[in-house]
Amino acid sequence: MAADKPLLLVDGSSYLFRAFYALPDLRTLDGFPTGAIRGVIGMLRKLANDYEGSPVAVVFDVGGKTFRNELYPEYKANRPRMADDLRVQIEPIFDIIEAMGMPLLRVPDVEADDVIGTLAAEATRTGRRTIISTGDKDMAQLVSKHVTLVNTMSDVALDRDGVVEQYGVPPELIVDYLALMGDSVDNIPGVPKVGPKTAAKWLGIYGSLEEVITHSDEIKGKIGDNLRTSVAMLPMSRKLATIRCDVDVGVGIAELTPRPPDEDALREYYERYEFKPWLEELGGGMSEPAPIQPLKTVVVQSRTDLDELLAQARAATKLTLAVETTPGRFMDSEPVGVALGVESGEAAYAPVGHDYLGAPDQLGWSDFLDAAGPVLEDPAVAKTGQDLKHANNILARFGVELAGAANDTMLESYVLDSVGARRHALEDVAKKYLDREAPTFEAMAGKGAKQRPMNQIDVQEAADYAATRVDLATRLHETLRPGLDSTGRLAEVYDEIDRPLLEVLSRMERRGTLVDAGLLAEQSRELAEGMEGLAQRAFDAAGEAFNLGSPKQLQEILYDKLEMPALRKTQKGQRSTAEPVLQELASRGYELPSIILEHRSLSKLKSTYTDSLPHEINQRTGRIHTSYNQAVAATGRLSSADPNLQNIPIRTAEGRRIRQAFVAPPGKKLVAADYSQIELRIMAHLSGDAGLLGAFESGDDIHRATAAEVFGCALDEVSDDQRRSAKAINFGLIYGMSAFGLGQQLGVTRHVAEEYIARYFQRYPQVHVFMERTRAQAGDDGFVETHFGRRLYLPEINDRNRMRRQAAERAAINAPMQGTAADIIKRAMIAVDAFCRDSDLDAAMIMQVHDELVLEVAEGDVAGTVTEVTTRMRDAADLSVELVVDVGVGDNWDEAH
DNA sequence: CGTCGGTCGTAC
DNA sequence: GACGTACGACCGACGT
Repeated sequence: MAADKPLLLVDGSSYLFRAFYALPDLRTLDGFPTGAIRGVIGMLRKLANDYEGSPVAVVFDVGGKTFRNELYPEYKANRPRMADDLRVQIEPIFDIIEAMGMPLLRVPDVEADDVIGTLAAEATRTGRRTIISTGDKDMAQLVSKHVTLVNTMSDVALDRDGVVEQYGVPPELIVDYLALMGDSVDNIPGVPKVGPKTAAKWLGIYGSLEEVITHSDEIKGKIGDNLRTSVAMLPMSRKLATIRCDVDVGVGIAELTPRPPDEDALREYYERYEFKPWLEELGGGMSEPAPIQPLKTVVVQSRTDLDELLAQARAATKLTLAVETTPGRFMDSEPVGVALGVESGEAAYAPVGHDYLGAPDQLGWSDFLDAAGPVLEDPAVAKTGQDLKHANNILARFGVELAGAANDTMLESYVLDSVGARRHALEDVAKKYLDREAPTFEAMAGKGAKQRPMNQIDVQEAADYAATRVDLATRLHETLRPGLDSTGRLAEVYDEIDRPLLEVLSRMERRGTLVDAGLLAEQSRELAEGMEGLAQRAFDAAGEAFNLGSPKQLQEILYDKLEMPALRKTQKGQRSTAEPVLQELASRGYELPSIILEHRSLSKLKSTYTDSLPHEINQRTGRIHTSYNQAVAATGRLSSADPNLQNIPIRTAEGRRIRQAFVAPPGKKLVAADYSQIELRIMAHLSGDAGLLGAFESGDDIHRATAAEVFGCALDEVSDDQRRSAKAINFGLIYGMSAFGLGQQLGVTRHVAEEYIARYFQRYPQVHVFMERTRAQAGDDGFVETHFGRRLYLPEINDRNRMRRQAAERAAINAPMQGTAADIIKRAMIAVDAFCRDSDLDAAMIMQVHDELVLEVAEGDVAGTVTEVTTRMRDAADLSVELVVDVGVGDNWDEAH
């Protein structure tokens, strides 16, 4: 081996962590994490190329006790355990390095740093240059005429001058510099408040650590005191920071010649971890799943053909299906065809309602149901499909309810990773997990005004579209279900919460809610009248007429024409006219802002609720049928749309009138049951804080109890203002709010808000511990979990952009509480639904609003239902704090509160 | 005339 | 900048 080639030493351990946290959360299609593998191997490929022919060692820590632990038992004692997603990538990295032919060095009981130091020293003795590839600043102490550092990730090289430039001290003073600063990650004590700048300054003045210690009396201020109290520890810290160059590494440089790569092994690894570009370099693409078998599509036009297909499904005990309909809401749309599949690679389409000139013969819908109904209702035949709730909603309108294990690929994708796919439509999920483009309805039928309804689409074209989508659903289930089974408790979340909930929601949606359209119309008239008067007053105050609903025009009136102070900017730099801003302007004595606020509030009620809700009433049923989306909210909550029944006003008296229009039919009552303070109770449970748990046990008003603690007074001495503050703190904590945000909310300075928060955490210390633990856990694992094991992944939790990172941290803190509450009420809904169906009482759930269930109950059955619903909601979770359920009964939703 | 981003406001 | 999760109305710019 030519001695003119430098020795290349790679600090593998330092790159392992950096690659894991710096790179996006890469995964194979079946969910195995590969970010760290790609980062480390990518870097090694580059190094192998740059230093071809050099002797090389890729060095990793093995773990175990080293001489540093003997010197200082606390050394590295603070290290959090390694994230699972990182740990599983280590063996593959070693395997690939072996296959690349690069010498891999792992010396028991010796840290990678010392192995590298020792080998570098050997090279220097024999007159050979050394390149150390590392991301760790500690290595700077090894730099010399013969030794250079390279950071392969950032592409920065450091020679002696580079070290001086970067750290302000030469290599021989790096250990002194590190000793002064200490290292919180390795738990090496330093001088408190001394960072890189101060350490370099002192060493510049006095020349060495020893001299700094000698002259410690000369350094003034708090920092000088810190230095003097730390003096005793500094020699040891220096020893801990010193890399040893004389350990036994078991090999010499002569043995560090790279071997030729094992291309077959590499090909296998690159394929397994889906590193396509590297695989192509080896002269071969991904072997699977490149050749997509053409799908065998059959158009089923006869009863005989359909029966044959159904027999296959019975034999295989499984069936994938999609129901195609005319456009519109699920309560109105008409079935046009059904795609059916049993095994992947084959799918059929049974047209039942294509209606265009020259359409082929088709089975009728009732013929289809006669034949397929028994299989669809057979619990022994498992059903797979994308959005089975929709399929069930259509079928159930015609008396057929799906039975059998429901493998809903939309929900499987959602439970597996609620935020990983862009959304959970088939297109998104197929792209993410199968790398396939699903055919879209728009691509087939056009969009906008030119769009043709499904029943106008050519049968063959529709068959290709629908059958392909069914086939993708079959394949998706085959990929997603093993993912659920192998990831934490996700299979349980799916099987015991979201899957059974699907049919509960389907029943609620189809039953719908009775709304008094006449009452809403009356309210619309009143609102219109009020708005007219306010508009007149606004135009008088402004001196001209303008569109009150246009923020842009309002800005010009307020800030240009009337020259009011612009108190806040919107995200895009516009002068904000949002509610708190107008509120503040109003309090400063301006007339127009308060008129605008009043007008806006009426206009909101009218346009969003009283005008629009009557249009949502279904002509056939006379009721409103919302859709609960089970796969949109990142935390596991449901959402409601078309119309949204989860944001009906309640806070103001005017708004509450809208709830009076949600009524029980004659002979029935509405029963509204809601969890009291469920998220705070979950916070008490998850944190285990004795004070907070005690506050709930005592049954006192929780905000009042918090106020008494934070403001140090008796319960009955708490002022309204103090209670309001405590309530804001309680909610702020759930949302991960900052002192700034709390101050804003309460109209106090950030300083005062900080004081409140500090006192809160003093009184409820375990809450603080819980928050910090959650943050740290999220950083390590990249996800947080609810009490029941539902996961929320947080890809930006270690983002270099502070704003993004902090937003992810707030979501991390909120998700376990919001998500656990969502899990609990979902479990309660399954239990309450079972009661409604099993008992003889006439009761049915009709709405869910996050912590509230609304039921429609026959008057005579109210008492029995209330007892049963309360019990089932309370018992939906077994926490260390009691779940309290408040129940109201009335002829309308407002009364029921 | 339709789409889409921005802003605002409602709920928990 | 700064409080988490949703849905939807309206405006106005922009493209067809």
